[in-house]
Amino acid sequence: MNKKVTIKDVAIAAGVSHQTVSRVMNNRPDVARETRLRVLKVIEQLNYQPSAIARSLSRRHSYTLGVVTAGLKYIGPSRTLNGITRQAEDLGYGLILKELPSFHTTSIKPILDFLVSRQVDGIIWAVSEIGANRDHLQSQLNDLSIPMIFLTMGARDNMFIVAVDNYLGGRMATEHLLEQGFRNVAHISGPLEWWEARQRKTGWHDALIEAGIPLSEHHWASGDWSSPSGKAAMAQILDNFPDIDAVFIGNDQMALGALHHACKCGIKVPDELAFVGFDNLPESEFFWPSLTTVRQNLRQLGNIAVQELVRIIEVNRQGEETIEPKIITLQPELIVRQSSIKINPS
Amino acid sequence: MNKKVTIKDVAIAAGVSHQTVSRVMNNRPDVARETRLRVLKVIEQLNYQPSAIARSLSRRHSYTLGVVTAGLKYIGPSRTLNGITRQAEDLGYGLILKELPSFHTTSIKPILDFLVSRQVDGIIWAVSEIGANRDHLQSQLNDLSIPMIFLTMGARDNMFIVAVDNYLGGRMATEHLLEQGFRNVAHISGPLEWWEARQRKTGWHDALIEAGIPLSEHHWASGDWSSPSGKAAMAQILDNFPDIDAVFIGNDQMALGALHHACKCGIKVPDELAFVGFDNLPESEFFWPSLTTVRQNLRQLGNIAVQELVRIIEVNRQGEETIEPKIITLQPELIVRQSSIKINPS
DNA sequence: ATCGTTCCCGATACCGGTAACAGGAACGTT
DNA sequence: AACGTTCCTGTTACCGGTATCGGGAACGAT
Repeated sequence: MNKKVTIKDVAIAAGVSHQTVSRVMNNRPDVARETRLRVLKVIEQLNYQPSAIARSLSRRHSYTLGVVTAGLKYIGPSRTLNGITRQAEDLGYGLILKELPSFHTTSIKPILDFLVSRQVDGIIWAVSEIGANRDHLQSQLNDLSIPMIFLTMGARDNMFIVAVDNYLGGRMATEHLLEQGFRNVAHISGPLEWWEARQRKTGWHDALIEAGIPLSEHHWASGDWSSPSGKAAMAQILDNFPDIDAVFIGNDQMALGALHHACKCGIKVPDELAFVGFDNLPESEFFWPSLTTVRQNLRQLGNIAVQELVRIIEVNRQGEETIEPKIITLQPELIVRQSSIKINPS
Repeated sequence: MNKKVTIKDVAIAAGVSHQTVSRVMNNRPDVARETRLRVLKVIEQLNYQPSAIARSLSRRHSYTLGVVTAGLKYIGPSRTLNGITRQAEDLGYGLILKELPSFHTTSIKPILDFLVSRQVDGIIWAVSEIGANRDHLQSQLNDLSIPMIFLTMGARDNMFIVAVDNYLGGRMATEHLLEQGFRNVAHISGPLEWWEARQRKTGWHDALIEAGIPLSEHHWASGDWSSPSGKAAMAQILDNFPDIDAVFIGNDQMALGALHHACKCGIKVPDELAFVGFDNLPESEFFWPSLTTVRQNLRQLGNIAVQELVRIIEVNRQGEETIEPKIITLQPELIVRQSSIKINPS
């Protein structure tokens, strides 16, 4: 019963052609002041809202971005998405959201086709680099006519990338422990197919090597990011590495599991065993003891991705100049809390 | 350089009219077997992908849902969104995502206009009911020509609603504590402008009343869902309610803050003070002690919202029959862990 | 008076699909 | 032979906007 008001309805009601209404809607200068006012009044009265769909079809762009994410139930992806939605809103762009069924999904083409068929002006690939999930992508990439920007992955040619420096994060965490006087610093990593897990582990590794501290395979174990896996990894390391006095853990959730285990074993934290995590969960400040961790500003990551993508889109739209692919790296930040502060320096 | 392939390109290449191509794309029966195969081959060769935009314009629907959310950085909204994306994917619907700048946003109209102008077939309002943010909505609702479904709010006429029974959750938590032999059960609520906070508190209240336990204003305090606020509320209650032996807390984050405080005060959990939280954060199993909590299946909430909405859409599309607005209520689930198990029953 | 500008505005074609109609070919029926 | 069906296909008109072109009116300049 409530038919949508179209541009023609407005045109008729205002006694002008629909083209003139279009001109008014787009703030074109070539409309007489009086006519413009009349049309605006009718638009107001009829509560006319132009169809973005029709516009997208007719213009060559839709002012919409495609966002591909995965694992939304985890804090990282949803924080990133939060940053993306905010910035897109600010810049006047809409978002079409796709969530991959799993982190390892390799059937990328249907997703890209879906987004392209909806005329998105650009795509943000907000899925971490895991295993070979980037290779499948790159092969599809060539015949993509719209810009695409990638989050959280290592450097690669001809790609726009925005990522937090996870390697640096790993170094910061480890160096902090060394500065506190701990020597036997173990590591619990995430799954090593994850780029982030590898980076953090390498940061830990290099920091120790530079400090001249010998390392062995017994000094680390890997988990799957979850608390139970952190607990298991902690148990394993305690068995193999009796001299351990500190541990840098790939994320806060695993750190929590590890803390839990230490607590159960009656190990005093941080006196006997110091902890540093990664991610800065809102909860980690209230772990017992409160957890030192590395904060990555994922909202900012999302913000910057949108800013860059929109910049590329709008430059492309202007003229012939193209923007060179580049990598933007964000710095993480160490947040020192009780779990890593040596109370009685030896 | 890489012009999109259109239906006409396919038509010319296959030597048929574009209408025939359209028929093939839509699996219409009235195409000769041989012609169909020829067209399909050309489609394959040219990698033709129909424009969803043009389709939406021409058909009356877009196979796209609008999702309005808020507070994506929190676990609840992102879990819900997770359920929504999954189910939408399964049913072949796309999603346009809008995040409100704050939970209290009252300027609803631009959001609705935005979604309607993009021809969404329906809208999921995945924002909790807070303060008066529903009233503003309802006034806009009348002249909305597409179906809309609401999450997490109290019963109201003429609205499709899907919500977890938060009142029941509050009762379950409290009754569990009573069964364990605790009598002096306090409560820390979320902000009472939140429907969920009120429901949980009322559940607590009613369970105690029914058990014949007297209540006073000193037996509860409210926080803002955050851990620091939980800590502060815990301190306040401990001051005012010395006999306290258990506490039901409106969410796990506040429970963590409260636990932290209790731990600091040297209070033994659960012997001297038992805890029950709400939400079942993945971390809560690894709190110290592990936290008894009420689980709400928010992914399922999202799933059901999409299922219902799509059902409404497709029935509307069929014919004249309309679906009566209704409320779907999901049951929460109590997860018992150590923080509420009385070790030495008195 | 003629011409060139500038200012407005409308007619028309188009974006890339779908819907509705019409019509030709092949076939069976009377 | 004439007719009705069925099957298949193309033509045309939309969906709701924008881009392009062209032209009338008003004005100043020559």
